Amino acid sequence: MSLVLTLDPDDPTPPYEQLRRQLADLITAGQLGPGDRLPPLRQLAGDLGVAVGTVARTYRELELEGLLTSRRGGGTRVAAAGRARATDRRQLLRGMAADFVARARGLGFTDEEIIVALSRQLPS
Amino acid sequence: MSLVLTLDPDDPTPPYEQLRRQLADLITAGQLGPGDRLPPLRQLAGDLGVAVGTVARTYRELELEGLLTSRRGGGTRVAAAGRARATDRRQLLRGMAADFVARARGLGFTDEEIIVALSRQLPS
DNA sequence: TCCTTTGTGTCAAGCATTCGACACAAACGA
DNA sequence: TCGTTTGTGTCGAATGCTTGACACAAAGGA
Repeated sequence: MSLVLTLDPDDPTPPYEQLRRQLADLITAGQLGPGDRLPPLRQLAGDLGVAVGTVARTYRELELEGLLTSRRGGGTRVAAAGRARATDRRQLLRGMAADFVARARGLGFTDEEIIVALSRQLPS
Repeated sequence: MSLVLTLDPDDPTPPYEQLRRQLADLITAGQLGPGDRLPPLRQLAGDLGVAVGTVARTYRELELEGLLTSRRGGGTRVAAAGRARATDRRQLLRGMAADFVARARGLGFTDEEIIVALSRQLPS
C-alpha cells in the first residue's frame, strides 16, 4: 500500500491539519482499514519534509478522534471500527457531494451549469 | 446585496485566508462584479468578530492578486475585469468539479457511486 | 537477553498570526 | 470648507505552529 499524502507549502493551513484531513478521509472512506499500519513518525516526517513533532501532532489528534491507536514500539494503526464503516463511507461521499453542490450554488451557478461541468468529468 | 461571508472558528486555517478564498471565489464566479463595493474594513471586521488588521490583510492580498482596488476614503471595490470574466467563471466551476471528482476517486469511490451521490443533490 | 524500532514528552528558539489601539492620509458628503 | 468615512500603517502583547534536538518507555525481532 502506497499512501499518497501531500503537503501544499503555499497553503496557509497548518501542515498538521492538512495531514489530519487527508488521513481522516482515507480512513472514513475505507482506503485505510482497521489494523492497517501507518508510516512511523520519523519516516513520514522525513518523506514530507516536516519535523517529527508535526506528524506526532497529527497522529495524536486522530487518536483523540478515535480513528487511530498508537503504541510505543508497536507503531500507529487504524483503530478497530467503532461504528459501521459502510455507513460512514456512504455518508462521507454524500457530504462531499452536498458540499460541492452547495458551494457551486452559492457562487451563482445554476444546476444545469453544475451538471454540465460534472458530465465532463464523469462517464454517464 | 447581502454578502454571505462566514468564518469557522474551529478551522485552523487563518481567518484572513478563509475570507480571502470566499471573496476570490465570489468575484471569479461573478457574484461580485467590477465596481461592486465591499464592506468597509471596520464594518466587516465587526460583523465577523475579527480585528480590523485581519480584514485589511485579506483586502491587501486580493488587491495584490488584482481582484480588488482600494482607495483611502473611497472604500474597496472589485477591480475592473482584466480578463474575460465569462471564461474565468466557467473555468472556476470546471476546476471545482474536477477537484471534487478527483478527491472522491482518490478515496476509492467508483464513478457509479459518485454519480449516485450527486443525483441525490441535483435534479436530473 | 539485547539491540532496534517506535511513540511520547520536553525544551528553547524562531516565526506567523491575531488582537486592540492609535495615528495618519485621502476621498467623500453636507 | 469642514467633519466624517475609509484605507493604511505602526506598535506591543499574546497565542499558536514549527523546528531541531534530546531523553525516555514500550514493543518487537534476532
